Amino acid sequence: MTTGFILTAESFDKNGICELRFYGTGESGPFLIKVSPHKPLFFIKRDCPPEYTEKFERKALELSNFGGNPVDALYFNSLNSFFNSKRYLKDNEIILYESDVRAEDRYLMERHINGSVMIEGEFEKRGNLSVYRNPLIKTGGDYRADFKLLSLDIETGSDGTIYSASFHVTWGNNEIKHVLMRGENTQGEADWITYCSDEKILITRIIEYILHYDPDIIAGWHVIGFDLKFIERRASLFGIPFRIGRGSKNVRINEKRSGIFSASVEGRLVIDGPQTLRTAFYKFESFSLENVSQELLGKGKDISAEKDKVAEIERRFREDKESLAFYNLEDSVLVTEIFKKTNIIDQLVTRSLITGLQADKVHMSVAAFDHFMLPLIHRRGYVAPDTNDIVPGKPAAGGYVFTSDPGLYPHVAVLDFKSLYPSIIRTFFIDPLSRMKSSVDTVYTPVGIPFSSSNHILPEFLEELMEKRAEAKKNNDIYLSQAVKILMNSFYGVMGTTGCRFYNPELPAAITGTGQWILKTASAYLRDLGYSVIYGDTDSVFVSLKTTEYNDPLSAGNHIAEKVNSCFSELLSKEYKVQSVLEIEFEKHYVKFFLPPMRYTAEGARKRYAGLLDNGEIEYTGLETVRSDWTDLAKDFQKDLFRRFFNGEELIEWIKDFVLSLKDGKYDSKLIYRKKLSRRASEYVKNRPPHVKAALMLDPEGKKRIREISYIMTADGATPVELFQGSVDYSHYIDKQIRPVADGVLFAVGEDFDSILGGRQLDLF
DNA sequence: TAGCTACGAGTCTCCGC
DNA sequence: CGGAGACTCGTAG
Repeated sequence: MTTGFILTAESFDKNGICELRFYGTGESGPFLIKVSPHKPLFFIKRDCPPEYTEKFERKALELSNFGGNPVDALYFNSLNSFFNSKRYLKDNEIILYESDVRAEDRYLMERHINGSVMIEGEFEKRGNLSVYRNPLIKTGGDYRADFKLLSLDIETGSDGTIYSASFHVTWGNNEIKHVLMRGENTQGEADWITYCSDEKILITRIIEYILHYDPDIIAGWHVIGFDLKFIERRASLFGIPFRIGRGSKNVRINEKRSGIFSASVEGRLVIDGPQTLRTAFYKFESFSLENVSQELLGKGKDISAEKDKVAEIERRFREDKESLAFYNLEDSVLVTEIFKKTNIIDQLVTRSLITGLQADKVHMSVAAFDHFMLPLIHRRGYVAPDTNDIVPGKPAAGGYVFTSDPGLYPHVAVLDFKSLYPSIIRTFFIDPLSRMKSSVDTVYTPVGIPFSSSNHILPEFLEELMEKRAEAKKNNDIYLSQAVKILMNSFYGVMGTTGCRFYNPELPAAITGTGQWILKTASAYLRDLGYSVIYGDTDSVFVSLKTTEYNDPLSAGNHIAEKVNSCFSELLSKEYKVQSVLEIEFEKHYVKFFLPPMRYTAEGARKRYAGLLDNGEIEYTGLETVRSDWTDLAKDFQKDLFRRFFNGEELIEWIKDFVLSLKDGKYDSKLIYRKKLSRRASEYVKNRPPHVKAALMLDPEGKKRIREISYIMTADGATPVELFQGSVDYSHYIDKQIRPVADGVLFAVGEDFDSILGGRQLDLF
């Protein structure tokens, strides 16, 4: 018996028989679990005749579809006959159930295996690999393996060939650094470099070395979309099979969406740095390796300027291969260090253990929902539809956002409902099953949608998760706590997307409708208590404290939270016959709170505010300062402006001086706009915003995939920084970056930007 | 190999004058 | 030339 962690899962036909393969690594090193023969299945209504002659076994089960019609399961010997039958039946307009659940996923979910496994059975050694055939397997609990990580990076020439490849392999306390370099050794005896006389040999060695190191995880920066894809293309040119997995299959690379790649390598996870950091909610100004290294590690690369990079690599390849090798290796090492620093692998493993999905898929919310819900809903006698058969319904409303008069408020307490949507789901028993069974032990949500208080699955799963999260917080396990939070918050979303087989717009409508009711009820209650509620968004209320409470805002905030909590307990038990698990919490206290007006009306804006904390720090929400598409000029101006404003300092003269300095060129380094392009520049057909115009100056055809553009406003309009020659359009910056930010605050002191600058802006020029 | 809605702001384009 | 509305991006939650 041994315990391990599953890295990859797949299914395929071998000699006409379906086989499942699970690769992983654990206590006894890497393993492969083969399950064969396996019978893939889907469900079909009992009254559908067996019209098709493909071989299958039909079994009547105690199961029905969501409409209550009994269903039979059809079992197939091979994936081939499974898919042929599926196609045939669908062509004949027969409705299938769960025919889009992958065999290997179903196998794991039905056994409640989440990431880790306990394996019992005979095995054969194939090199390093223990191969089990049809072992007994069950959940491995929270077992986490130690992984061998190989960080890979290649350098390529402008002729489209590979110059070198670097490996940084780490496991336990061990590490190996190695570079494969094309060409002859002319520089002495660096033992970490292996020279390969031509590209074909280089590629062969790359593959040999990966197989030799036998990593569990292959990592890199754009490692799939660039490195692996590049090697694959060159390998196929030389007729070398690109086989770096633990089995005999070639690497498969898919571009899921433009720029988003996935790679399947048998038995190894391929983890791309930027892609994974993004899905783990890391934010960087740029996701370049240089920038992320600088921000996380405080160090960058040997050749950092993008412009010189190509030429410098060419030069080193010609003249100084050892320094090219050094540069190449550095990138691999940086990636390993970034992975270690962020603990990103740990986070993925934690999310894998929570969701049951393989570590490279943990961000897929719909799949995570399927993984826990399908087996449990089967146990309650139901099978779920195919995702393709879902028909869209009325879109549900979202959160409630309210605001009041713009301006400056002293002593504001911020209160938040903790995990509002999950607690609503628990309080009112909201899930697909309880909606179907709503005639049994009915409870009504405040928006009138009924659910069953005795037939449900999601509420108790959420209860478990919330307990797990509390436990994780107690143990300072931030990754577990975060993983649970992410999962809990995804449930509301998946029930509202037609990409999910459990889609039912009544469910999100009940959740958000109840959320809106809760927020409105809470504000009304607080107003009855004599408080004024200035602002609120979805799950929060901003309460203006009473003057008597100014000396102890903390107690006041906690007191308010208690009052609201007991208010809901009583109200929900009396009016709705449910036990409230809602919990509002005193979150923080702003000494000063500023609500800006909307640009063209006197109304307070939503989702935009600034607040001064006890410790003197100012928090900005939604304002220009936190937006990546405003210039540093505007952001720095706004931060100084608010600091002065909150501290009661002089504003008018300071602003005038600021504008003069701007025109004097004092802030010329802060004038760059940065914006993403969601498409190729030529694909903006309806209109042409400035950032697209700038992109077209770099690429007049607009055919290139420019994902982000930096530009400066000049006499010629938006000009890419690459083409910038001087001639800044200062009046643009005064008008469009300084004025709106200034006016956002100045109205509160009865002034406006144009008048303090002496009439119309343009008169100054 | 598909989580959600609400919101603000700037700019462009179109339309009527 | 000004206003309305569409388009686009980035953000809050």
